[in-house]
Amino acid sequence: MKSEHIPKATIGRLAVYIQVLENLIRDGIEVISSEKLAQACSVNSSQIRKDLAYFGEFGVRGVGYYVQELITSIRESLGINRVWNCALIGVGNLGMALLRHHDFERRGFFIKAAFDCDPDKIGKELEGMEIVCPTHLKDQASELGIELGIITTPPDRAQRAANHLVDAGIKGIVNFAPARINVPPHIPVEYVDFFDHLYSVAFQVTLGNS
Amino acid sequence: MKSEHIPKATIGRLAVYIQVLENLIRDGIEVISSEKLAQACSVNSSQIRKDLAYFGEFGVRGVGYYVQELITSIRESLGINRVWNCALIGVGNLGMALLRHHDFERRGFFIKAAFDCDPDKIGKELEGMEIVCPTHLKDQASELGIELGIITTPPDRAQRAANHLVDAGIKGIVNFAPARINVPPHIPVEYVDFFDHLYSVAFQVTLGNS
DNA sequence: CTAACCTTGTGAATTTTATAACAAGTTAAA
DNA sequence: TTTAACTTGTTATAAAATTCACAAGGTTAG
Repeated sequence: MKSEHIPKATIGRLAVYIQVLENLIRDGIEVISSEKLAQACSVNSSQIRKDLAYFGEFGVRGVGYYVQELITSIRESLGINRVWNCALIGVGNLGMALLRHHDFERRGFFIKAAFDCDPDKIGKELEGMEIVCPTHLKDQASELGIELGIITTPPDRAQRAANHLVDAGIKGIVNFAPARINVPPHIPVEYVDFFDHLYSVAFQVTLGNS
Repeated sequence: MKSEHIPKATIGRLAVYIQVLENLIRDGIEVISSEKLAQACSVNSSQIRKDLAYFGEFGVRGVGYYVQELITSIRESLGINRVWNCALIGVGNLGMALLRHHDFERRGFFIKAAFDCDPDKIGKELEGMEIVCPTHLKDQASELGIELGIITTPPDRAQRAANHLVDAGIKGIVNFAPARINVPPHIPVEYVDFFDHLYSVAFQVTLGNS
């Protein structure tokens, strides 16, 4: 198959496949069929084959998929087989937690600069990084090769943060602030709010009780 | 309309609507049409009306929706117009960050107990809570009225944590660990991994560049 | 009271996504 | 070498979600 439009749901599932495949590696499993992988991911095996078909042919008929190879192929397909430098705006509770969360590096996302407009925070050091005023974003972005922006401001500051990022020529944004933002259409934005998942579980539990 | 099966995507959007509506309240806007709300949420207005129709009739024809009323209606529909008591298992980096993240209470989710099997951590106090061995989960869950479990262990401990939660009669699970878990089918599980969103942005940026 | 105008709620049409089914390729054993 | 047993990649089918289009209900101005 290859290329054409790729459903966002497919991207989400590819992330799941990677997760499960990495755990298989840890268990020493080297080859897996789409059927087995499907069970481990709680999806349909056709789904997996179709998701992968968007990007190429990664399996061997009669055999299955070589786990390590497949991980590499999926990572290449997603464009995460390389380093992405990020800037974080909003060093509050959540921003601080993310800066301390060292999984970012492990997954190839390096937070190279932290910004906040609070004068009390500017100049302070955190995780080996100086907190800087967002007016300097543009300079630092090009200097440090920053491509992605992470917004962790309060909701009423999210748009201003987005404007700074766009102005600095950032290519994509992950917005943890509980507010929608407007940016030019060529800049992808993803919204993260893990309370969505709490709501969903609460809803399902409520439904089950009624 | 009312009831029948409700798409998971609808639940996700309802969470978005609440977010946008709450920001409208802050701006003093009291009434809004599905068309205006749709623009603010970047969705189709029919989508909004249909999503809401699953749960009832909340608008006034010729007028629109009363913002505050609509928020209340959606919260009731989702079952989040009340307090949910939670237990957290795995007091590592991420678990600690969540315990410190006071938005949980603001949104009606109270983490009433924290568990970890590391002897070095057991007995220590954190955010006014004593870290306890997971073997005591069952007792504490019933005692404290805990209904939801939050897993923040390393991936290889996630299943064991899930087993403890199921054994304790928990009704739903939010799993932050990067591993799939198996639980009885009547217990809803939601997986949270904000790297999914980073992957998605990275992918879209990569796609745009090619 | 009437007419012109809005906006919701919803059935029908469309588009998208997921599943099933199978031909084609691979391995292993006889 | 042939056959039986697997498993992928892909086409065809089915299901689901989204968008359209409009009747029904409601509001405002004259």
